[in-house]
Amino acid sequence: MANPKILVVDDEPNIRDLLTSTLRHKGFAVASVSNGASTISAVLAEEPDLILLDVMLPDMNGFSVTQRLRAAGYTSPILFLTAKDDTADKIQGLTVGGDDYVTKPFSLDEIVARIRAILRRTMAEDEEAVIIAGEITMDQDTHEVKVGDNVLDLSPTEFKLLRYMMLNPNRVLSKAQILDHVWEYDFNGDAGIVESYISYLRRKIDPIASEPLIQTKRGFGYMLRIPKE
Amino acid sequence: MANPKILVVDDEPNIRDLLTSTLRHKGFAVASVSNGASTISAVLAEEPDLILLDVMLPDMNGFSVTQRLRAAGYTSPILFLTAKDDTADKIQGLTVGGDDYVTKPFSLDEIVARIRAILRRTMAEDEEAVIIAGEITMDQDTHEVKVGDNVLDLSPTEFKLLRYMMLNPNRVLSKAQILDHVWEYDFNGDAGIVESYISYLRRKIDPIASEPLIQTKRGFGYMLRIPKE
DNA sequence: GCTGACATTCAGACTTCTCTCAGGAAACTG
DNA sequence: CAGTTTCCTGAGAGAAGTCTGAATGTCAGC
Repeated sequence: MANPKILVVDDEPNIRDLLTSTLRHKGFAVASVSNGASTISAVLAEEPDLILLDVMLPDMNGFSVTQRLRAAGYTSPILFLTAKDDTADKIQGLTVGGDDYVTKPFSLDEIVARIRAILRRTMAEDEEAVIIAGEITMDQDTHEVKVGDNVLDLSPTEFKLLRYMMLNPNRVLSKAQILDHVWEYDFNGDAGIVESYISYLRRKIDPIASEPLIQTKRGFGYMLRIPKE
Repeated sequence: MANPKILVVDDEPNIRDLLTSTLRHKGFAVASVSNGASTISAVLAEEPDLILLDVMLPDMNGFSVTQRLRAAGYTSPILFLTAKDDTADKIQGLTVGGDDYVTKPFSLDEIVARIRAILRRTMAEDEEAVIIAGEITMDQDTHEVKVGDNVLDLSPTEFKLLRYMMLNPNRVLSKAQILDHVWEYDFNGDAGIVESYISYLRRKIDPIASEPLIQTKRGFGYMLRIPKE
């Protein structure tokens, strides 16, 4: 399918718009609603390929919503958004089959990656879990990252940062952009941390790569330079 | 048969929907009812290949239901759902032929595995009871697990954990995912238990295997690494 | 009831990661 | 070229994740 249809359900307008616009930008067809009642009707009308569902809604919780949807015969996967302190058992009963959940706060890239992963599995498309950018290869299933033939050992944050850059090669990314995509949306530290992590990445990549791949665009940000073949 | 037909019978909507959607997702054709009376008519109408039957129903117990079905000439297997404190003999009287029972609470993977096992036997499909992942071999019928030529002696939980990992090789599985699939649906202990069981498995597998097969992906989870041949 | 196998929790030791800070290097600006 | 801004990177404190063994609970079978 060219444009998977996604229904975003969240009552907080900020979060909802953030998700909606991000996903549209990534090539998904997005509809959004703010409560449980309209979710039911929207699902029946639109038949989305995936629902991004906040568990805490004003009118009913994600559990009842899911129940009703499943009862109505809706089988596509649901990605739940839950608070970090929701106990596991509350969520467990919810998730079945291809379902999954992400805890708030999340980073945008995390959400997109999870959605892609779920759709890749459930829609049995031959879309690949591997991202390739020049001599760098990243397998999102195994989390294996290679530069040429050398395997890179990355920490979780390093992994997410590199993924973001690999998905946007040959484009200058500002520190603010990077912060928005790689770190959780309520992270309120300073942008210096991006510099630190760029530094960590370079330290691991440069000794292996044939040339420095991460370029500094002074005053603007950083760019992963992938020579076109 | 491509899509075995399953009838889910449970009066608790949560459990019923959980089962229904999980099984649909696994490729079964599912119908569901909530009491004994409608079970009889549904079975006659639908002729399911297997019935998933809660023993405790509001209007009549599983015993009468089974009796009537068998009297009406229905011969396909029934998988009973019973509470853990139901005495074994009470249930054994019920089961005949390919029948089996599972105690509540169960894990979703357990149910699916049992259903597959029963159907494999009764429908004489050539679906395989043996899972192979690299040098590990798991026979789900005999519960025999081998690494190379060495037989592994695993506890039930170890067995289920290894099965889940073997069904998802070369993919990082988060502790939450593992908890969801391997432990019972109402288990609300902490994720530390996953670490413990990973540790047990490694202790049994590693001395035999040619290389460590269970890898830790710090911050993400665990992965069963099966080198592609 | 005793025993042994299994499941679960917990605590301690340990490793690794995250983030901040600060000094120095590098790059711009006039 | 001197001042200013921006960037780089090492050091380190604290947080988080991991592993393991020991203690406790539970259950089935003898």
